[in-house]
Amino acid sequence: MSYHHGNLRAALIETAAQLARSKGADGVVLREVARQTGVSHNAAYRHFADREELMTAVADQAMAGLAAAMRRRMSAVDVPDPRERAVLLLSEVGHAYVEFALAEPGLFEIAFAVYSVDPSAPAEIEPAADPSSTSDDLGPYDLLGQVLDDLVTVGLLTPERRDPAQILCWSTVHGFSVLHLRGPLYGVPATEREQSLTAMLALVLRGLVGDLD
Amino acid sequence: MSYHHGNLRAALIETAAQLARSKGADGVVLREVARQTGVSHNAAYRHFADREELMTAVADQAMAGLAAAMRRRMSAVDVPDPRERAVLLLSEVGHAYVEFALAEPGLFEIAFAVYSVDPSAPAEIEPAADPSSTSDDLGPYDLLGQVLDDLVTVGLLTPERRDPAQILCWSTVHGFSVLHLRGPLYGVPATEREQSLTAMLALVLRGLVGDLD
DNA sequence: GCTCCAAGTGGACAGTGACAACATTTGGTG
DNA sequence: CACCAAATGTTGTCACTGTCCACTTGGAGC
Repeated sequence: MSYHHGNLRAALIETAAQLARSKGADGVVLREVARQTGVSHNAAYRHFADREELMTAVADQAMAGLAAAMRRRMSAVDVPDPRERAVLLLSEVGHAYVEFALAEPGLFEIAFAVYSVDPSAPAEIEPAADPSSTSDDLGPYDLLGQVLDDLVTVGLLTPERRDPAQILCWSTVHGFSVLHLRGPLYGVPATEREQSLTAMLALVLRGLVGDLD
Repeated sequence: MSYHHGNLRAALIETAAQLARSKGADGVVLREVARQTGVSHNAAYRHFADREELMTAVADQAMAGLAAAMRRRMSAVDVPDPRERAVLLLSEVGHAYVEFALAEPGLFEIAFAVYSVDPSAPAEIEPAADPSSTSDDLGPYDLLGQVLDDLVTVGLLTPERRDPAQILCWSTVHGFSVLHLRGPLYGVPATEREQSLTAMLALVLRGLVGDLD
């Protein structure tokens, strides 16, 4: 383990992620990443075409982390009644999303900083349709989709409202996160923020399934 | 007008804004701004402490532009019935917000890129309480607040739901914009996006005022 | 007419992403 | 077991950036 690192690339991604957590997306500097990995600058160019490609790798990992956080809170839901369960799951998904975003602002930022850096390259999102795992490595969007499907199955959500609901839910929690992270709602204390979120999600639910059913 | 420019600062802000429109926030490079303004690099340091301060100035202008776009569409609403009018205003505000964000991605980005660049400096938002103008130079947030107040006055929105409604509305349109600008919804064509937005806002409205009243 | 000071200039420095040429290791083949 | 080619890291370099410094310019007020 002298000249050849063994598993650079993975080590670089890890260092970059750590740097992102502490200094934000702009703090991920190629030379600093190499430095902290104990390797000379330019070493990264053997594993990534350019900085952008490193960022994309970190973004993938961050997105997986977000999905994992959501799955964690979803699996903690233990309610027998299907309808009550579906509603609770939606709330948990939303809370998990915002919680992750505010707990890991750097990773959250990178996770979404990848798309459309240039007006070219639409950067397709692939559902990672690996048949090896049953329901792991599903993206955050897919997890939300599952919950909404449950709501439809259970009869609380009209089928024609399902797709708009998905856009609404995602936009809501994402916007809420961004506005608190890098927007005018920046300094809002955690307790107040939590109340806002709960109240907001209640309104969303009301829009989806109508008044308390 | 040879050595002394006359009104640099304003000229610099204008050039920076133009650069932001064409190349995004990261494209606003101090030296390039100076170059395009026909002035030597470093000239900007007589008017701005650092790059950050220039960006803030551009951000203020961008925020004003966003508010102006919203006001423009609001004033185009010409409906006598107060309730119908209030509902329509809310929809127009939302559409204007998203429309501006997607038409001027660079300015929109800068407008929100100012907050919390460092973990310090909470960057208070000031309502610009200049008593000179009646309702101009109100921020986007205040305009939304007015519309929601109208909804309460008209009896469509419960007073205790007003504040959560404001958070919800803002988060919704902001998240929608960001997800389409720099998120997984990037490549979505305009017509489809417009449909999504309309459907989403309908759900929001349903959450706020209940079923069609 | 002279002086002073704000406004603009030119040079320098450290830090960055990217490229090219060179060095070292490793694994596969004879 | 020897050897070589490809993979992996390194050193050197370039253009560019933000920011600091000392210097110059020119107009406003005495």
